[in-house]
Amino acid sequence: MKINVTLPDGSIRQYDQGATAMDVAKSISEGLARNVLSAKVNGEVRDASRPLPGDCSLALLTWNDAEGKSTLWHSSAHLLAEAIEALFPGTKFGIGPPIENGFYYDIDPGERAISDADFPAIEAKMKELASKKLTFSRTEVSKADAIKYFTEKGDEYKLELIEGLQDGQITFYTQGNFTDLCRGPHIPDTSFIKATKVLSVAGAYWRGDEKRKQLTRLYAITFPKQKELDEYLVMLEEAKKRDHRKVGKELDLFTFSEKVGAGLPLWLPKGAALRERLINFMKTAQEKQGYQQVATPHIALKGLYVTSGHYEKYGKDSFQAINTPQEGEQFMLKPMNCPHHCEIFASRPRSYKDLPLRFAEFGTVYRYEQSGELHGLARVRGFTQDDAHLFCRPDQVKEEFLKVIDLVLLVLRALNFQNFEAQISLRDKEDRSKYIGSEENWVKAEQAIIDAAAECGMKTVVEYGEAAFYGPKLDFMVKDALGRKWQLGTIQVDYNLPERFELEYVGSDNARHRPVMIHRAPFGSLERFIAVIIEHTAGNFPLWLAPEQAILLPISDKYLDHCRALSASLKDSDIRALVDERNEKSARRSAMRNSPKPRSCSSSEKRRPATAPLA
RNA sequence: GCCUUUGUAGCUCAGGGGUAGAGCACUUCCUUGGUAAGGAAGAGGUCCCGGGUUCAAUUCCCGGCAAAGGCUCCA
Repeated sequence: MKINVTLPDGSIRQYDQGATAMDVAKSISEGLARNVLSAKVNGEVRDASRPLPGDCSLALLTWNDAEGKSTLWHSSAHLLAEAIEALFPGTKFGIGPPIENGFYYDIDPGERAISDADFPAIEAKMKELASKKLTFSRTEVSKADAIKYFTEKGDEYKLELIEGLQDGQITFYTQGNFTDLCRGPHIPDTSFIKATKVLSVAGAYWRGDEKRKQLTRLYAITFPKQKELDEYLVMLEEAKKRDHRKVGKELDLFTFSEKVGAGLPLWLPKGAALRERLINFMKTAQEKQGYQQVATPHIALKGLYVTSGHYEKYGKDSFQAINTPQEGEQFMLKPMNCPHHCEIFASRPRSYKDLPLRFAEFGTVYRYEQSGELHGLARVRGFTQDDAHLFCRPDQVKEEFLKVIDLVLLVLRALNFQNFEAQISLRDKEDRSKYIGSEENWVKAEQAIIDAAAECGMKTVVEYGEAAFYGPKLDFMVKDALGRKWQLGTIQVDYNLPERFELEYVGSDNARHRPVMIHRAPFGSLERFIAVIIEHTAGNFPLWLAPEQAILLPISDKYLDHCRALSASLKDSDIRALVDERNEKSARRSAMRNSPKPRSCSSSEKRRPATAPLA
C-alpha cells in the first residue's frame, strides 16, 4: 500500500504507508532534511517525525517559514523550561508560547526571584541541553493520567489547563528530563537550536487576569545559527537608537520634570515649533474640507460628563473632581472634547441646510493613566488631540466618513508611513454591558464603518471588543522602532452622544431630527504622533518638518559674515536656516546629525548667489 | 496599580562604609581653509528624596518618587 503525497509545487510522490514528513524530506534532498523543523499536513502544522495520515498535501517547514520559526521557538520554550527546572527545582510552569519575535514562558519560581543576573546561567544550561540532541517525543495521555502526573509534580497551573481540555485530546511532549502538557508540534531534536538569548524578565498575571497571581515571565529568542542571533541583537541596538525618548532629548524637543509630574511632557522651543508645523498642516487640510475651528476650556462641570456617560464609565479611574471653595461646585479636567462640542452644536437651532457642521479643536485633554503605563510621549497624562466632531444627517455619514479617511491617508502619506494597519474596532461579541446606546444604533454605526472602509478599497482587520463605549472605530495602527503597535489616527461613528445630549436639527420636512456624530483625529494625539515620526525617521524629519532646514558651517571665521548674510537670505525665503558659529571641528560634525541639508561655506561657495538652491 | 531592574557632572557611564571619578559636552586662551574629535588651562555634584543601622552612609537596610522592560488597563 502506497500513499500519495502532494507537494506545494503540485507534484505528487508516492511513499510507503507510515512514512513521515522527514522521510519525504530525505527523499528530496539531504540538505532539506537537515533544515526541516516541522510540516504542514493538509493545512495542519505537525511534527515532521509523525507518520503521515495517508494521502495528503504536504509542505515542509523550515526557518524560512513563519510556522517553521514558531515551531523552533515553541520547542525552545520547552528547552527553557527544562533549563529552569534543572537550575531552580520546584519551579511551577504556566504557559510558554512562541510569539512574533521569540517566545516566553510564564513560571512560578516560588520564593525565589529571577533576575537578569540569572540569564547567563539559563542560556548556558539551554545551550548544554540543546547540544545533547534531545528528541521531542509525543505521547497521547488520558485526562486521568495527565491529572495524576501533574498532581504528583505539584503543578497547579498545568492542572488548571488540563481541566479545560477534552479527554482523548491530551498530549504530552518529553525531551530529556522534561515533560510538558502540549499539543505540539515540535522540531525533530534540540540540536536545531544553536543560539540562545534570554531577553528580559517581567511580571505577567496568570491567564492575563490582574486579580490572579502574578507569574514571572521570561522572554527569550533562539536561532538555528549564531550569526542570526548576532544580527538580531545588532538590530535591537539600532532600534534602541531610534527610541523617541532618546532622540527627542538629543534634538531638544521635549523633556519631563519630576516636579511637574510623570506623564506630563514639557515642550521645548524646537519641539513646540514642530507641533506648530503639524497643527498648521492639519488646519490647512481641514479648512479645505470645510472645518471650522472652535475653542473650549480645560475643565467642565461634572454634570457634563454624567450626561455624556464618561463619568459613569471612567469617573472612578479619572483625575478626581476639582471643588470650588465656596459654592461646592465640582469640575472635572476634560478627558475628551466631544461633550463641549456637543454643547456648541446645541447652542442654537440648526437646520438640515447647515449640515454637516465640522467643529475642530486642537484640544488638550487629561486622562489618568496608571503609573506603570506611562511611556515617553506615547502614553501620557496630558496630551493634545487634533480633534474634530462632524455633525451630519444620516444620509451624509458615508460621504463624510470617506472624506475623513482621505484626510488620514493624506497625513500618513505626508510622513511616508507605508506599514500602517487599518483596524475596524467593533463591540465585544459577548459582553455588551460595556457599551451605551441601543442595539439598532450600534448596528447602523458598525455597518457604516464596514461599508465606508470597503468602499475605499482599504485593507482592514476586524478586532472585536476594541470599540469605544459609545461607538465603533476605524483605527490606524503603526509600529514603533521596537515593533510595539500604537494607535494613531481614529475615526468613530456615534449615534449615542447626540441622543444623550438631545441634539436636533430641523429637517426639510420641518420636523426635528437627530444628527449623527463622527469623532475623528487623524494624528490621534500630537504627542504620540511625534513619538512615532521620531522613530519612523530616526530624527531625520522630512524637510518641511525639520527644526533646522539648513545649517551653514563656515570652515573658518573669515566666512562668518558671508554665512550670516546667506542665512538671513534663506530666512527671507521662509527657510529655517542657522549658522553654526562654533569654532570646533567636532561641533560642526555633531551639528550635521539630523540636519537634512548641511552646507559648508568657503570662497568657492561664496561665488554662487546666496539664493542658490539647496543641493 | 502589579512584577523585575535602575537612579553618581549637561550626556554616556565607572566606583565604592572614611576629601567623588572617566570620556564627551561646557568656559577661557592659543591654533585652524574642509566633512566624526588640533592644543592648553578651567569650571561643574545634596551621589533622586526621607527615615534607620553605624564613630562615620553616596555606598548597607526600610519607605517614598522617578525611569526602563513586561502584565492588566486605555474615552
